[in-house]
Amino acid sequence: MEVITRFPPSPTGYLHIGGARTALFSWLYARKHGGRFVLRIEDTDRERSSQESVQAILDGMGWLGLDYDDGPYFQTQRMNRYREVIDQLLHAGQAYHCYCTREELDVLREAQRARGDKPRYDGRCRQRTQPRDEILPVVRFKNPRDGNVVIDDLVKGRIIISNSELDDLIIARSDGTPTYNLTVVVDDMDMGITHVIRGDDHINNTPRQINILEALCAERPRYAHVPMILGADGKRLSKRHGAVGVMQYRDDGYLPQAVLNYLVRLGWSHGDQEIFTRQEMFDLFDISDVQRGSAVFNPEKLLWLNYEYIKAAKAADLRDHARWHFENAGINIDEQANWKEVILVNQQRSKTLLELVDRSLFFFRDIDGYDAKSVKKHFKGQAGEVLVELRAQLGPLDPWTAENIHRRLHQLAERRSIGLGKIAQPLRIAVAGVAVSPPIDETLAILGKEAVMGRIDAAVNYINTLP
RNA sequence: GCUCCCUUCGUCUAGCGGUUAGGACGCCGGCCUCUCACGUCGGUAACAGGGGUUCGAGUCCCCUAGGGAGCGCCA
Repeated sequence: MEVITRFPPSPTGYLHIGGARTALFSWLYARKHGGRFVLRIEDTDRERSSQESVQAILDGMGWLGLDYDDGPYFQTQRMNRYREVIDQLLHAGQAYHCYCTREELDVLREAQRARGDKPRYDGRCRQRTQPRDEILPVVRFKNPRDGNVVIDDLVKGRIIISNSELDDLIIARSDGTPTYNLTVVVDDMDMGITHVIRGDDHINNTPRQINILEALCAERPRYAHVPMILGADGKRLSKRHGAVGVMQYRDDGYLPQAVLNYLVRLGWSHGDQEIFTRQEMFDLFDISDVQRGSAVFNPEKLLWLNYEYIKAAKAADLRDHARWHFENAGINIDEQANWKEVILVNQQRSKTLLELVDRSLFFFRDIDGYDAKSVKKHFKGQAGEVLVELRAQLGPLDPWTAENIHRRLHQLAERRSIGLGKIAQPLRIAVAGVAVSPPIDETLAILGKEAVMGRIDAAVNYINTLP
């Protein structure tokens, strides 16, 4: 049997970290089993759905590389089909019109709550034979009154819910449009979904959906309810916990593979392994190994993973991922002759692409001033003299290599009987503008002699203006 | 309130009846050092509580507590 999984977001916002994880699990499960992954847009809530959100979700999935084999389907385009199924249930006597008003239902619910009961519809319209004038009816599914629904959930294990806990849910609104629990069932059935992998907030819906499925004589899929992702405060992850939109991580300089890796390890593990290639995810992931309890989202670990991926990346890949970040900083990375050296020397010290760009900037363009604190600390004492002498030493240097530069720096330190820091730091500020850069010899080598000479001159001039 | 789900270091987790309860992130400290980093060595820290079952329980069962979700003409 071919495995078919699906991801059914409703387009009411961007792709959320939590949604991305269930999408990832569904996608992995399909890929692992050589099956298909279906994307279905649940846009029946016209009020809150938008085309921008559809695009945002597509963008998020695209960035993460979660490719789908089928779809995207749109529920709004399947209205006739839902109508057909509703009519079928009606004709078979498995659904009925309900003329209760919202007010009546409110009263019922209130009374039930007051009694300490779970609010649920009492089925009073099941027997009704005459329509009520002036009232457009909804359609309710005739849920079985006795027995249990048994779910053998792939992550939670066996779950048993008594039908007496359920009620006759609305499957069509008074305007005729279908509701969620109906559309999901029809879609999953029509699309041949074999494995429903979704958040465990849907567990309560599952028995209802199974009952509808059975009324339709459809085969039921396997279910896997994965736990929610929580914020640091233990509450369901939401906007107030910070960045929860997948694309925000792209903007913040994260690599998609790092985000994917973080997400797959959240609630799932394979022994002590932390880093998983895409192929390893396919090979090793198993939905039944997913943790039963919810997991807290930990941005620090994601950052660490991002760093690991940046360190291990090929320079050219880093350049491609960072290209638009460089553009945002006003740099066209493709025009930089020394782009590769710059990336190589900075990638091991950058936790994000943003940091990589930031650390690379002074290699690609002139510095626009000196960091005040650094100046105060290092542009003092003999700094000016040292730079002048250094310039004289480096001027004739040939070839201009890190090794040669290194040698000259040490010779100078020895001659003046000062620590290397007394030379490296002023020099670093002279060429980088700040007291932070890769090793000074490599920095100079990559920068090139001409730029270094110019920046030392500028620094010397600047120091001379100091009081 | 009712129903369902969940519970190992701060966090992600390993563990599938016998372990000094392991790894990772973070944090702290040593080493390295021209800055920032890297690296490396070490440290900190957990079986929610209580009953059973068993020679033996983090592992199996029950109860309690705590947390989460659902109870819409939202999805």
